[in-house]
Amino acid sequence: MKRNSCEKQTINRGAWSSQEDEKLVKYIRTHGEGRWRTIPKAAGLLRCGKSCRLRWINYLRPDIKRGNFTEDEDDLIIKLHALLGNRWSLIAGRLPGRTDNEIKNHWNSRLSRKLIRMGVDRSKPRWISRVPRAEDPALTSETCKSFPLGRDRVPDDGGVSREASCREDHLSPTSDLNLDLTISLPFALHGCECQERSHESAEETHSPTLLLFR
DNA sequence: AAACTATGCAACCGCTGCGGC
DNA sequence: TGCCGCAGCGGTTGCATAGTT
Repeated sequence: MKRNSCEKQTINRGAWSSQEDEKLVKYIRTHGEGRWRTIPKAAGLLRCGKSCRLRWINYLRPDIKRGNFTEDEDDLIIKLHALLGNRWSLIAGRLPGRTDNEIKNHWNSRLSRKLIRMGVDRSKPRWISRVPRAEDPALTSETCKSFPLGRDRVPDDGGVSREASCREDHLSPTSDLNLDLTISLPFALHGCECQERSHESAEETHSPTLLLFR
């Protein structure tokens, strides 16, 4: 069995105490995010870096919106999930103040049940027609492979890999609604130039550009 | 009131991609 | 070019609480 880096040290597990939260917040306010592996020691925490990162991102960050999801947020999550599949971090990127973990939990506990009740097949994300396709002359298979949506793994629930996504037949998840979700791929449109620009910002690098119109 | 079940959420686990060497 | 370590991601688990019988 692969050894987890967190096992190498004596660490606390389970729920965080308020003292631990306080230490982590204080440290990050002073030194900023990043270099998670070094943070526990530097902040005087008996936690692994992963745990610190998760606690900060999912709970302690000042810009996190707590409380119930609104109907609008539910709708948006459903649309985005139809479009992107289980790419929670991308979906979270379109919902200010919400974390990927929170959205994932919300989806698994409420929205999926809601869709089942409505008779919607929640396991079939679909790319809409303006996403470049592999057979499109303007889109090479190489471009498709490099589509920066994260990992290639095919989800067990029948979701699509990103390469498969490029070839998926397209049904607009929004066709029955007054909401147009469009993904444009900067480097698919601009070729190599965009690959070279990939270091400009994480947002540009890891998220397709989503244009929302109402 | 107790036992059981369902639900929501925080946290952990293991895999992957990327950058540095 | 391959290896290694790290950060990030999605899936899963475990626990607390609410609801039901």
